[in-house]
Order: sequence, then C-alpha cells, then structure tokens
Amino acid sequence: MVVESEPSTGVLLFLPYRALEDRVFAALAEAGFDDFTPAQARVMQRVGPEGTRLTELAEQAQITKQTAGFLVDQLERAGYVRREPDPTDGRARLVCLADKALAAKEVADSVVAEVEREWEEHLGRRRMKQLREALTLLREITDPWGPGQQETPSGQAGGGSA
Amino acid sequence: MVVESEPSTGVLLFLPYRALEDRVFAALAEAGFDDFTPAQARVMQRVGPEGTRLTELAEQAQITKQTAGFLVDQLERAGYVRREPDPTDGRARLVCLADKALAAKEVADSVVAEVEREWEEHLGRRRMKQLREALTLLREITDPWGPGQQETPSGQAGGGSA
DNA sequence: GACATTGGTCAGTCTCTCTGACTAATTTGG
DNA sequence: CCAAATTAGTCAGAGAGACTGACCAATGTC
Repeated sequence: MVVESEPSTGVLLFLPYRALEDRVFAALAEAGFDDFTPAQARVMQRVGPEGTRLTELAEQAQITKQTAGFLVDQLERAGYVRREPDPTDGRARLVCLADKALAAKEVADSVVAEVEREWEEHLGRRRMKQLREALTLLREITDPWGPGQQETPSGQAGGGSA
Repeated sequence: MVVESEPSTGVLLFLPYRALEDRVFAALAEAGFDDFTPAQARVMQRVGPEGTRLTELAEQAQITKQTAGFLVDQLERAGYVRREPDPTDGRARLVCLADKALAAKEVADSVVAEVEREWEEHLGRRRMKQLREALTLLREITDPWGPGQQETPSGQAGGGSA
C-alpha cells in the first residue's frame, strides 16, 4: 500500500532535467552527432564564443584539469574544438568551438526549444513563467558561477554526471 | 561584451539540483558516512522499505543489472544493505536497507529539509509553492516511473550520474 | 633575479558502465 | 506434466571517465 509521500524538491528537479538531456542526446545522435559522449558534451557546452581556457572549463564543469584535458583531446580529435594559443598568456591556450560543434549546438538548441514548448503546453503559460522565475531566483543562491561574472551560460542542458 | 542571455530551463533545473546533492554528500561525509560513492548512493536511494529486487533497482536507476549488481556488492560489503531470498520467487533476492543505511538516510533527509527551508526563505512561501507545483505537474510527462506505480520515491536527491 | 603562482601535461590507478555469454528458477502452452 | 520461452541474476572482459601525484614552463611579485 505504498505511502506515495511527497518526493523531495531534488528529485522533482532532476526528473525533468534528465528527460530533457535524454531528448537532446537522442536528437543529436539521430542528426549524425554520435561521435561524442555525455562527458565530452558537458565540457564542450562550457566553451565560450571567444574560446575558453582549459583550467576554466575544468572549474565550471567541476572536474580536474587533467580530466578536462583528456576530454578536450578527444573533442579535438573528433573535430569539435580547436586549441589556439592565448595571446594574453604564453602558458595558456584557448579551446575554441569548431564549425562542427556550432552545427551540433544548433540541433541541440532547437530540441531544447521544442521540449520547452511541450512543457509550456502541459503547464500552461502562467505556470511555466512562474517556474522559470522561481528557478532563476534560485540560481542566485545555488550557482557558484553566478549571473554577472562568467562567459555566457549559452544554450542547452546543464551537466548531469551520467 | 557578454550577452547574458536567458539560460535554458535545463540549466536552471540542473544548478539547484547539483547544489542540493553536493550539500547532502558533504553532510553525509561529515557525519562519517564517507565509505560510499555517488553511484552507490543512487542505487541505495531506490531500495524500498520492504526490499527491492536487483533488476528493479537497475531499471529505476537506468543502469544495467550487471552494474547494479556490482554496486550492490560494494554496498553490502560496506554494511549498507543485505540480500535476502525473495519468498515469492526462488530466482530472486531482495536487497534490503541495513540500519547503517537508515541512519545515513536520516542525515540526508534532514539536510534536504534544511536546504528546502533556505530556498523557501529566498523565494518566499508563495513562489516556493508554485515551484513545487509546477515541478510536480511536469513529472507527469517526464518521469518514466510516473507517480502511482513505483515503491516510494523516498527522500533525498534524484540521481545525477556524476 | 630568486620565488611563488598559475596553465597545462604525463603517468598510474580506481570506479563505473557497458556488452556478451551463461546458469538457474519460473511461467506458459500444449 | 513436460518442453520452450521468459525472467533473475552472475561471470568475464573491455572501455570511459574521474582522481592523485609529480612534473615543466611561462608569469607575476618582491
């Protein structure tokens, strides 16, 4: 007779996140972008339009710089990113998105938009707006890379560890 | 010039989820429960009060039964779960929570409650209620284990893959 | 100019996850 | 009631992702 108690807000947040991420990955695979893994995507997602340093990618993705380097190597080999010297610091290099990554991002963004439309249809305009408003506010106290100090939080879904 | 565009709902969902999970893990570690990994926790979390079969755990955690078996082995060795024969099926065994797991769950639940209080304080009562309402509705179209058919969604945070 | 800091790589290890092949108990269909 | 199909779980092997520790090279500091 299962009690069916209120699930914690954590579970409630995770379920739609996961559903969205799955949709995005499925669509990318179907569009031919099947040569990268979730872990690689979570790094690629954080590359800014002007390029981003490895160390910075590592911090934002909450992994070590070694792991980040490992993943960027693979993305580079698969043709999703380039490494260019950083003009302002001889030690550093900037990881930049290649055209292939921009094409993939377009697919990803359109799926995100589609899923958001579905959600809005299910919730209604008003509740969807309330949802985004509450989440945006929540970001102030849960996002270490808080609004107003990082590159660009660009599109797509967060970074689910998988 | 950074554009600071609207982040997708996916990112917005993920950020607080991750923040919550981190808090829970930190608190567990501090309370001495530092001998299990996130992957193990995601399985343990899904064990119902009457015990749950391995296959069922695997489905809910979205991993293969081999992986689930691997993780349960470790949890068993660490004393968090027991395996008991399933009286209704000679092939199956029920994974059951040991006292140690119940104690850890208590810690986890209290941290979740604390974080939710903080969120409510930041958002205000009304917006927090709207948030939970919208998320609960969203669950209808994003949760494959939809409400009204599984064990108990018990406490804590979802299952981030890490 | 010596010294600490920072960006990044190399090497080694451990955990998680998968696929494939297999055993044993149960259910199904004549 | 027995043969075939299904289901619960294990064993074996491989690859990916993550970490720690040690290291080099360019920068910044005093």
